[in-house]
Amino acid sequence: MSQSQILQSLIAENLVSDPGGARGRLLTEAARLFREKGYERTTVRDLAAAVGIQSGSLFHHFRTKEEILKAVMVETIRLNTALMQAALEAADTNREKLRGLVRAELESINGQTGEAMAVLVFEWRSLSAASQVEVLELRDIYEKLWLDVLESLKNEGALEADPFVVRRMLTGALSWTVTWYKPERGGLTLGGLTDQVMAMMAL
Amino acid sequence: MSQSQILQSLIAENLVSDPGGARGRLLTEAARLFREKGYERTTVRDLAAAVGIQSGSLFHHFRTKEEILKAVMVETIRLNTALMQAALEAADTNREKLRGLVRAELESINGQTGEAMAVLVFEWRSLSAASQVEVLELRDIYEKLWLDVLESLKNEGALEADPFVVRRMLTGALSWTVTWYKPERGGLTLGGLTDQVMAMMAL
Amino acid sequence: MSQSQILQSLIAENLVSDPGGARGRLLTEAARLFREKGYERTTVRDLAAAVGIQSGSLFHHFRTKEEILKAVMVETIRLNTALMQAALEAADTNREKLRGLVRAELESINGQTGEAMAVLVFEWRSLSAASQVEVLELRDIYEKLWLDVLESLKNEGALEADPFVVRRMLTGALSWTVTWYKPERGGLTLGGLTDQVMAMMAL
Amino acid sequence: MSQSQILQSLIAENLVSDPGGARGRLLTEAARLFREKGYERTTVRDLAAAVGIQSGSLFHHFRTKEEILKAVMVETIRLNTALMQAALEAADTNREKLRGLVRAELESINGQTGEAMAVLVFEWRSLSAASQVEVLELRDIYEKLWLDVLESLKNEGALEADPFVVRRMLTGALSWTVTWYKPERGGLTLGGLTDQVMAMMAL
DNA sequence: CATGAATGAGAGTTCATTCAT
DNA sequence: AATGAATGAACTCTCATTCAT
Repeated sequence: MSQSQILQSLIAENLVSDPGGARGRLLTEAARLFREKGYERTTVRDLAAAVGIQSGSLFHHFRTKEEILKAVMVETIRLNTALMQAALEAADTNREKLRGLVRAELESINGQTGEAMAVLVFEWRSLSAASQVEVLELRDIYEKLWLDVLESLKNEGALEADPFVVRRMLTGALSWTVTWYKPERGGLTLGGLTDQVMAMMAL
Repeated sequence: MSQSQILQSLIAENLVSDPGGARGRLLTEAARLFREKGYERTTVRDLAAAVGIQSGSLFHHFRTKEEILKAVMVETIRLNTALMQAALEAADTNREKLRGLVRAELESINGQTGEAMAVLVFEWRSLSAASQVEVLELRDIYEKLWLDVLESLKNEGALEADPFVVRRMLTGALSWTVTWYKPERGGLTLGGLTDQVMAMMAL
Repeated sequence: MSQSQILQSLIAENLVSDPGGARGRLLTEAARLFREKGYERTTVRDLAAAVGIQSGSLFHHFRTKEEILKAVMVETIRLNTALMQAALEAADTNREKLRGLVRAELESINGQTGEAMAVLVFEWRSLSAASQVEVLELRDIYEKLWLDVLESLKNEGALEADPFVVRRMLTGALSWTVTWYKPERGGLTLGGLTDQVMAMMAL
Repeated sequence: MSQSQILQSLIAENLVSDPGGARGRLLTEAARLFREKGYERTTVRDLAAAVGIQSGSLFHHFRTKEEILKAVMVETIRLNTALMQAALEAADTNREKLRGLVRAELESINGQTGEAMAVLVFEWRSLSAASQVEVLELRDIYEKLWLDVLESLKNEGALEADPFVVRRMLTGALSWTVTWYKPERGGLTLGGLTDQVMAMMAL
């Protein structure tokens, strides 16, 4: 399944909003603004202006500004879980599975549709405690995909370090790329970046 | 030189503030609050209360709130540059030098005095463009220490990936530890964590 | 004529809305909400929800929120004028007529259908000046019923104080019962309450 | 003790604010506005403008708008309790004591300084449940003064009705005067009004 | 130096009202 | 009639900053 096919089926199941609809457009713009300026520095007037409505109209769709942040995170994690699963299915060996996950996460963070993943990582603190609990349940599923592959690699002897620690390090390393990786400058493609990550781990 | 000797000499040179003095106490508390709640969510009243003065009095020491953030960052980077240099001097091989840098940076981020390093990394966006330029000059010196070691390792054949990319990945991975590493829980010490990082890189 | 017969004939004359119809149901709910939370604190969404429609649909029945308040007041005063007239007709002496008015007004204010009377008294300030003029004309008729009886009592020597002042005092005293009189608690019935009022006036 | 002496001693004890000070001026203006337009219709900008400051500055003195309402009520009830006590002390017989209370409450409600008493009565619903509990404790003391006198009159045989009910009726009747009594129009003075109330009760 | 009252711009949110469907 | 998305003005409240004392 292609990336857009995955998106279509999630939309059909009402798990993520159609990016063409009013709600979806808002969440896309919100993700962009939250990543660009941070959640705190983004005002509801910014959000409204980005989709061409008045600030009061926002509250027709979301009860609070924080609910928008939560929606961005929930939909992002749903989409990315599906993307990671697709990446896993497309690979045969555990090494290839890890490469697939790294590549997919790099695409999520740096791709044109994927600013939301950076929001999930870097705006976590702005989410209320109550919402964090909700989103954490979804994150656990997502993280499990990674841990299974890393544990298999460890069992194969291809990985020496602790899978849990490795995943945390990769989370930091991969999401941090959003602050410095610019595909247009220099010749480093996302594929090349993926190779670098694997090489760094001697895999 | 011990960590505290390094601090003393930097204080003597007026490069960092004495943590016992008024300015130093404020910067310490500011670093703690900025890391805990984020720069935006920390009010100048919070800052003032943390050192037992009124908010208006803050402005006798710093012209703006942002100047406090900048001062935290500048002093942090000065201190950490010195700490990294000391780590390098204490090591013989390049592999040991890298281990020393990793260990020192983990200590900076997770140690009791080191919350400021996390601020440097995660509150960068809150710094004005003008201040970013200033701080970047200091960061370049700091980063050069890492790149030199990584390049030597690459030349030795111990490292396959690009030193520049590896450093960026390490920045993300190591600073991200602040969000999950808790020394008290579980047996993982900072030394153990350093070992894990080296093992992950097969070094 | 019974209370419900009076209501029926007013409905037939189009002077008050049928409580079973759409308009009547809305006015009943509006009266309840206005009394419970006050006019200002009651939103048009509250009003709409109370009758099971959307807020936008309200404006097919009333042009403004204030028009709803005015309608509540106008219909209330029409109904209560008729109720007072019936009370007067059922009594022989002036003393009995006064008791009948007191009893009827207490029922209006505290009875199950009568929350609107409290709205008339306590939300007066929320009515626009223009509407106040309109409603005042109806109130004058209503008040005249009271003043006639009180003046007769004065002429009989049963009342020492000024009828106008007495009526104002009674307005305050009787409508204030809505804030404290609870028929279920304690043994005080509306009849008993009426007796207390008459006793207080040594009548 | 004169009315102003009572006020002075309450100010000295920090039980009510000095009407000349910043806080006292605000509370005076707040009482006036709350009575005139109602609590809901009075904006914090109205309040600020009335004392010549910006709306933001209000929050230096009070944390919320509701806290202003509560302060108005608390100080009012403290002042009025003292005024009623003085009225009681100045009278010999129970009949004179009741007259004194009626006169004092009428003065409170209609006098130039006394708009706050009307606020206490008519804006009660706008007070949060938590604040209501606090203020109610003070009100109980106040009401006890009335009940003691009314019970004595009942025991003397001068009053037939139930003291509790009579007090509630008087609360409504006396506070309602704020809506219609205008000392300048017509010859009815506060003393005359007091006489009317006593006459109405055949006392 | 420190205070604390004051500022004023702007924040998130509410809500009566409109209007295309 | 009814819907529900949208409006836009107004709301309470926040907060970095100023300044007379």
